[in-house]
Order: sequence, then C-alpha cells, then structure tokens
Amino acid sequence: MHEALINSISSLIHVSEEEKEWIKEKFIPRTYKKNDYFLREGQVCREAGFIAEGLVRYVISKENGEELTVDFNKELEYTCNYASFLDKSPSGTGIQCIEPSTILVISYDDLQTFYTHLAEGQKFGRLICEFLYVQTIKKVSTMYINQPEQRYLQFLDAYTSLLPRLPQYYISSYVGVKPPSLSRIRKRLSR
Amino acid sequence: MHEALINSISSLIHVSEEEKEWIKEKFIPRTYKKNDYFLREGQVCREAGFIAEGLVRYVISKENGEELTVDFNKELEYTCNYASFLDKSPSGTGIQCIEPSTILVISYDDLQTFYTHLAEGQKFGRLICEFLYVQTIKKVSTMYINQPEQRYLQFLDAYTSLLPRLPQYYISSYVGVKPPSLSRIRKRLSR
DNA sequence: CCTGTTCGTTCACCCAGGTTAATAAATTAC
DNA sequence: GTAATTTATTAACCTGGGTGAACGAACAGG
Repeated sequence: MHEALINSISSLIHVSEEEKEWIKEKFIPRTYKKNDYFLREGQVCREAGFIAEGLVRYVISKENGEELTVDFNKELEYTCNYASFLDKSPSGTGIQCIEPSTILVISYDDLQTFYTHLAEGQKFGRLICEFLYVQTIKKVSTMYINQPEQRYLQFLDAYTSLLPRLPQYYISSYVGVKPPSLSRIRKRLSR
Repeated sequence: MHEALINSISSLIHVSEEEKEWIKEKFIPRTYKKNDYFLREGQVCREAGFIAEGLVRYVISKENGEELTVDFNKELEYTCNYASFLDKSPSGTGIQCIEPSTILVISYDDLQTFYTHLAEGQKFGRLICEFLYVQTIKKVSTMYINQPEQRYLQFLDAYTSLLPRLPQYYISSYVGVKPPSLSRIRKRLSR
C-alpha cells in the first residue's frame, strides 16, 4: 500500500529504513466513494494526500452557484489544496473524488515533523513545492493565454490517459465553456 | 542598498551577521532603464532578483505576436521566472522593467549555495516557494473564474497603489481584453 | 512653441460563447 | 428488460468582446 508513496519520496530525497517505517505510520490510508469529497470548499485543508488509487477533481464554486473544474489528479500523484494547507486559510477549492479512491493521508502537524525529523525533510518540502509550482504555472499559463478551442486541444494533449474516465461536462467545465459550446467546438474540429 | 533585502529575508528565517555579509556579497545590484528586460522570453532564467526600486511586468507572447501581461511586481518584491529558474527550461514569460529599476541579483548557483550554506537556507527556499505558490494560485484563480468586468474590478482592488503608475494598455492586457473593450467596461461601470 | 507620435475612446460590424429548451443517447435503478 | 434519470447534442436567439478605423487628447522632441 505504501510502496508507491515511498518510491515517490525516494525519487526526490534519500530515505533511511527507519524513516520509511515512520512514513508508513504517519500516512494513513483512507477510502472514498465516488463523488465523496477529500476536501470541501471553505474548509481549512489540514491534510495532504497521496492518491494510491482513484481520480480527483479540483472544484471552485462561483458566486452564482456555478462550478468550475480547475484540475485533475490521479493515482500516484499528490493531492492537497496547498494554499489552504500552508497558511491554514479556508480553501477556495474543493477536492472531489470522481472515482472510488484510496488516499494516503498525512496531517499538517505530522508533515511539519516530516520536514524536521527526516534528514532531508526540508529539502523534500522545498522540492515538492517547487514541483507543484512549476506544474501549476505551466497549466495555468496555457489556460490563460488560449481561447477555449485551443484549451480543449491542450486538454486532449495533456490528459489523454484520463479521457475515457471523464464525462463531457467535467471537460467543458475544465475548458471553461458550457456543454453546448464544447459540443460546437468538437463539431468544428471534426471537420 | 541591501538593507531592505536583508529585512525581507530576516522576516522568514534567522540570519547571522556573517550570513548577512555573505548575502551582501552575492546579491549584485543591477540597474535597468525603462522598457529594459530583466529576462527575455525564451531565455533560461539563471538569476533571481529582489527589486530594490522600480516596477516590472511579466509578459507572455502568443503565437500571433500579441502580448499578454500576467503580473506586476514592484519595489521590495522578488522577481524571477521561478519555473524556468528551477528546471533550467526556456522561460515562457519575459520580465520587463516598465520603470527605471534597481534589482539585486543572485545567480542560480549562488542561490543553491544559499540553501546549503545558511543554517536555515533550505527552510528559506521552502518558505519563499510556498509564498510564491500561494500568491500565484490566489491571483490566478480570481483571474480564472471571473469575467473581464470582474477581473478589472479585482485588478483595481489588488493593484490600487500601482494604478497611477500603469498605462491603460497594460491594464487591458492584464484584464485580458483589448483597449476598446476596457473602455467599454469602464464606461459601463461609471453608470 | 509647434509638430509628430503615442494613447485612450468611440463607432459599426462581426463572431464565438451563453442561454433556454427540445430531443436523443446512454446509464442506472428496480 | 423496462422505466427513470442523467448526459450529450442541436437549434434559435442574445450578449459581450474583437476588429479596423477615426478622432481627440496628452506628451515628447526639437
């Protein structure tokens, strides 16, 4: 169960055998049914997770009640609202499991201990944050500079493997248009 | 000259007197004329900077030659294309000084030494990255979920102090519309 | 002080996405 | 296996931003 997580951490820093045991102890497996929330909008994100199995989406609700999907994460990726987690502010984003999922969960306090307790803990914290940062910027800038049609093309490119697992309305929500409009885009492109 | 920088670092980690001297040595002041580039699009960002004085904007060029302004930073803030800096990839974003500016510059290698050489160097690296991350996410999500009119309102709110220093076309570029459209928005709002 | 340039606004026309509603297709429930 | 629900597509009409051009205002250079 924890094997994939330890592989993931070991790819970034050196982890001793005792440290591996500590990790197995502090990352608690939790299971979620389809449509369950790992984190609800407005709550403080007090835990970080490693997805052992499943698929989550990040949701922002607009004032008018509309939902916007801003990202997806699947098995072997980390999940967390980092902004909320780091400064203990209410999360602007919900994290919803859109497939039955198993997530290895570590509390904020235990993660802080991770940073100080493991020999290369601080370095891991820096690297993981740098990675998230780069990933976020890249995603966001392509979304930001492009029109819906190009965003859809880039979505296809970036999330090919997720395509068969995602309903159309999550895709349109991610592309930033309504379902009828995504239909029109698909029609245009098919010519 | 380095005082503001050292204050900024000291607000995050403890810095000894020797470490302060090291900082003064490694952060080199450089001056820029209006419209000079701190970093050109496509180049690898090999330096990070602390703006002692001035104002920069972050520019992305689209394929059609259009420019998009995605952020501003002013005196007492850090400037860098972190994504490019961290993984030495060509920067998708240019950094242009839109006022005469003085920037304290540290090289990538010296910053890595900073992380290992200073007692709390790794912690600083983690904190500064976490800060950038949170800041970026917040900005981006408001831009992402809102229509141009609301984006303009939020721009007014977030950058009030910069308003008198920014021409209209950088604002429209930031809001994501063309100048005529920003005019219409301003007109609508004035009623 | 005048001149040439840059900048901001306005106009008319066009187009892509929003909205609402109807229908068809695919899932799910029983 | 059929009924009920959810999901995807299409159509008609509406709206807000893009485009190109014109105009006036502000500004810089000589």
